[in-house]
Amino acid sequence: MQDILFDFISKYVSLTEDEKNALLSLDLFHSVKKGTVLLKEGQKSQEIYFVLKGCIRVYYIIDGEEKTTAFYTELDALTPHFVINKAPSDYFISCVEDSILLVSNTDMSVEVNSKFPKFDIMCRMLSEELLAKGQIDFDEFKTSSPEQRYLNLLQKRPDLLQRVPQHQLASFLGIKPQSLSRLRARILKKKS
Amino acid sequence: MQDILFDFISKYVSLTEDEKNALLSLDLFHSVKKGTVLLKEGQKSQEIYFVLKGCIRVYYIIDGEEKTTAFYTELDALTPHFVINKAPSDYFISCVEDSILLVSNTDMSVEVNSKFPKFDIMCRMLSEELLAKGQIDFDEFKTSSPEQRYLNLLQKRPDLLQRVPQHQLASFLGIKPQSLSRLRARILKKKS
DNA sequence: CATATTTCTTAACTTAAGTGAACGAGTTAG
DNA sequence: CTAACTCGTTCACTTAAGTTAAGAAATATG
Repeated sequence: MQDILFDFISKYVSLTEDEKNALLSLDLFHSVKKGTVLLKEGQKSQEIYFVLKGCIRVYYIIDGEEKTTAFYTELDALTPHFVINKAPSDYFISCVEDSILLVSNTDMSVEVNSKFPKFDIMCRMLSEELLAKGQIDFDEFKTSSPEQRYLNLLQKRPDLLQRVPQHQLASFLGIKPQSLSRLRARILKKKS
Repeated sequence: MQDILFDFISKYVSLTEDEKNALLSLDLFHSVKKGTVLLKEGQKSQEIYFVLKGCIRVYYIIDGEEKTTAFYTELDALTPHFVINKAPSDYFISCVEDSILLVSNTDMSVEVNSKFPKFDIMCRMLSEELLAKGQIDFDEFKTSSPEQRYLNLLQKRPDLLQRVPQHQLASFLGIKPQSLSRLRARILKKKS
């Protein structure tokens, strides 16, 4: 599990053994059971999550309805907005599957970053990369229909369709569960 | 115009006179006429834009149709993906109004950043902030209807409705120009 | 100044998503 | 084991967006 982390980091910066040990000494790895709520609306979370194994999701509760907006799976990093904008969370984070997460917090980050400037560099590279990816995803979402978005998801993250309940996928695609059901039936019909 | 830039920067880091002069010596300010295309699909742009005055927009051409996905106005920064992912652009950038832009490129950034680590820190803060904002915008987009998105835009960026043609706003809202027109008429009716 | 061209609106019609309800399959809890 | 609940699907109906076309108004161009 540590190797997965170090392999990921090595894409951005190369660490010495000392640095690796410093990281490991922080006790960052956590097992989390399916269904666990990691963050609730209104909380001021300082925690940063990195998914080593499993899946977590971000969702809002609007008019009593869950609206899922993001799934984070293997090697995805999730930084709640509080870490950046200091406002209490307006969404929830929960665990879709039994997962192994790397959980860090602002204090730790500050400490590590000041000791090892490399982490700082990596963080910058990461957030720039995520910013670009986020914009591309948003653009694709805006410029395509629900059906195209579904087919696109089928291409890019086929695993999600297996591991996540459909009603959560629906709001992720910006539609209602019934519409996703119908849309899928429509596509099957077309193929035949 | 310089003050606008320095005021913006001062929100992140404080610059010495030396640093300010170094920045100014780079000749970053450019006047750009309305309609100018700053970046075309397929190009590998190294340029980073910061809007001091005016408005620029990002759009794709899909099946011969323009699809606008973003507008950048005063104090917004636009970093094309090439700077991050090294792939040729799949979108266009053009000037909506006569504008004054700060135009930088990767070489300049590298040079400035190595001389003044402060800029590096600012870039990191900026990209983290933009990442969070981008996620919030995407979440709002996913969880709301075209009508809600229009009303939301009316609240958050009322200026855009004045300065940008409606058919560009339409795709920005994820719909067709005719639908935006109809939607506006519907809202007017409701109010009365 | 006259003529294109662009921009916005309207309308009629088609297609797809939202809504409310019902049903069965599978799961969970008492 | 049964009752309650969750999840996905289907259906009928409503609402809104896509499509095609036409025309008016504003803007740009020779």
